[in-house]
Amino acid sequence: MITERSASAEDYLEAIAVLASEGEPVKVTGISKVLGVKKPSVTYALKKLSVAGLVRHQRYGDVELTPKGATIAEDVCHRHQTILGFLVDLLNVDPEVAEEDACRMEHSLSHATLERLEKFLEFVLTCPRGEPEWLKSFNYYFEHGERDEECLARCKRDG
Amino acid sequence: MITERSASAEDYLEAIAVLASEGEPVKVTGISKVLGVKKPSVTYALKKLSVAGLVRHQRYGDVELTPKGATIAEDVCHRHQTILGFLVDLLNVDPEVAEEDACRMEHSLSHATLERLEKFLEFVLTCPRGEPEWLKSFNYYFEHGERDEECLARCKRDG
DNA sequence: ACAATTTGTTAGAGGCCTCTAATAACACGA
DNA sequence: TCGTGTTATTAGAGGCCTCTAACAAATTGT
Repeated sequence: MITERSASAEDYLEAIAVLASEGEPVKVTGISKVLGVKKPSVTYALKKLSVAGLVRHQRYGDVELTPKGATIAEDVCHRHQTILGFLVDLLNVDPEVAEEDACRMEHSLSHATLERLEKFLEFVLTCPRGEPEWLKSFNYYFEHGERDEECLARCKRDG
Repeated sequence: MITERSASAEDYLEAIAVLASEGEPVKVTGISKVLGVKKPSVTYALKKLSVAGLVRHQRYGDVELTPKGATIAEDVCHRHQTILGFLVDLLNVDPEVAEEDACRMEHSLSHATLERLEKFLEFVLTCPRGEPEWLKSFNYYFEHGERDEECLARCKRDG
């Protein structure tokens, strides 16, 4: 794992970052709860992350990210947020489902794709005049299986 | 693995489906090549899939999907294609990168999200008058970091 | 029909990650 | 400071998946 970034390792780093951002010292129990794994699993993971230089942790001590670990954690969080945003704000997926999906997908997105996705989100959602009309039309389309009037009108005009 | 659908299991089923669709009998070597794993790994996987009732295979014989296995394979292929379409046709990600990403993401998408994604793709790409203008504008935005004239004009009109 | 090649299998090891059970260190109130 | 409860660690096992090495079956060409 020296430089390897397994899904599991990324999960731990992300969890530690999230916990750290809450101000309190990060402890094994906290990580265990966030990730839904037993404490010995956390200990095991911390040892590996520690050897890999991504985390600072000694017996019975608090957990800290090294700069290197923090960089990776940020990256993972960023992926997570981007995907979540896409799912919730654009696809209108149920937030709980989206959260779960984001947790899994955050590990399987190339840099290139992430960049594109991010820009896409930005492009759509920061339209100078607010959320574009066609996004509402999409939701109508999803619900009803056909386009609404607005959409058809736009198509005729712009197509 | 009785009913478990690990990423690995899905990969094998998908590979078998793809190979089967080429007409030739599916053999261990073929699967091995497609997935980039050694042959003993394939044998091991086939045994498990066989026990799970997803594949029919006996010593030194050809490989076939059971109806149950075929259903899962189709599902996985469908995910793959949907994600690939999204990445290539909408985000305009490089096809090779998109292919790799699709291979990884196909295992981590909930049904609900897949459905939404699929509809979204359909909504955008089957616009009655062809590919919407704003898709071109997105690519411009990605390249140049700002919106083109067309886009701004549309925003003013529709926003 | 048989040697050579290809193809597939077994055996065994190893990495990753998780778990339970048992133990050890710590922290705090009486 | 001692006992109790909490928190963390070790030890050991097990599942998943891959690999290499060695062997066995099947296929092919002569």
